[in-house]
Amino acid sequence: MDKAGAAEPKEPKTARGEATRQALLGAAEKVIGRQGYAEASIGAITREAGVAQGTFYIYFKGKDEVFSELVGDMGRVLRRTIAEATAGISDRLLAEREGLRAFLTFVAGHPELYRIVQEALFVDPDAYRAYFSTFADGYREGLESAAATGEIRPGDADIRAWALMGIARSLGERAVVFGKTTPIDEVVDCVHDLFVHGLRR
Amino acid sequence: MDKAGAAEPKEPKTARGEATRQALLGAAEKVIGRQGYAEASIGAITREAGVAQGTFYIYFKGKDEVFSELVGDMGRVLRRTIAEATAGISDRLLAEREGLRAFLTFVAGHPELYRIVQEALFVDPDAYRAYFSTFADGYREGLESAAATGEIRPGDADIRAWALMGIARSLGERAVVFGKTTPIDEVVDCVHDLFVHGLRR
DNA sequence: CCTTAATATGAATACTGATTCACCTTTCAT
DNA sequence: ATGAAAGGTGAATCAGTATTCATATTAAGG
Repeated sequence: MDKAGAAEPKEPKTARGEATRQALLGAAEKVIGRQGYAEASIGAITREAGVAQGTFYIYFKGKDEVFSELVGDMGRVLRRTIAEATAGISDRLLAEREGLRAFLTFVAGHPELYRIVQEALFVDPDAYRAYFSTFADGYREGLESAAATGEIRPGDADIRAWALMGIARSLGERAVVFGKTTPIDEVVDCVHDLFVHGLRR
Repeated sequence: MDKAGAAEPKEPKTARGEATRQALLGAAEKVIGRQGYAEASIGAITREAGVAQGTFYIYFKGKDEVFSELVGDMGRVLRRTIAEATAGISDRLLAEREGLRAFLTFVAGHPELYRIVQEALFVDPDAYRAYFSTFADGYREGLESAAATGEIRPGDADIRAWALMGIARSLGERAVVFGKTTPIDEVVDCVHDLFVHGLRR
């Protein structure tokens, strides 16, 4: 039942192909992250990867497909990073704190991430929604169980999850897009204090 | 010292011209907000406005110029809206609360706003930075003076400003992009509790 | 009525860059 | 050694649309 003429881009069959595919993916991350989706030409990506333009279409159906894959990858990598950083921390508020630290550290090391995920809202809305929904779900579950054990005061877990996620995003952006170089530890401490005590004196 | 051939788009001289310009601006808001910058063709915008394509260039230098103007406008309108909603509230935490309510209400009524501002990061980064820097400055000043009077506990005002801004953004997005229809009052109350007490039981 | 500046029109132009394709090279199982 | 299969090439094609421009219409002041 394959469509007759349209050669579907295949998974690489050999290590050589896999390497090229990865080179392309890495180049796409760099170029799209730097110039944005619209400005990033296939030519620039293949040049960065050191292959010919046509090669791109051996591995990807088009520009939008690499982009989607990039968004998916970033979500997975980031989630793993945060999970590792918080593994084994049973105190919810401390886990939140270390999660934030891991997030900000990761973002500082991958500034392109931020742009690519942001741009997904326009290039691939479904990937964008999946990305944030997944994160929100994780946050919410953590908050729900912490509320169940009485570790934190009661309150709508979903709203709180989005609020906390918003804080992390915003502070990542503050650093990466607005170039504010407050040391991560200082940021984390300030936010942790906010999490724990709120603003009221 | 004018460039010889290039007819600079002029401010309208008559009420008729002003009306057309406004129609174009409104159409651009609608179309760009709906389809995104890249997909929004000048043709679609002029069709929506009920004028010919060429008319567009009487009032704007190009697609990017309307976009920038839109971002600037939205910032001004939103700032005025929030200022009006919080005017005369001296308690900082209550002002924060009403500001959030005004913001969420506004965003719910202007879903295109959200997309346009987001997309500015890619289409017109300077406008994007100006938009958020201005907001952050406002937040920060409020927090600083509240800290000075001892109304809130001490802490880095800039980091807190970005954190609060992030919460508002995120909850706006939760509603507009993710379609979560929790009543605004409920959201506001939940976040206010978070502001005041934090998460610790 | 005229005249003229301001507005409006929409077909023609110009450009950009994604995608295709006919052909070449490398790899490796037999 | 050899012939597919996998991988790679890059010039040519093609589509979409922003922008221009020669021309037409409108609206007031004189």
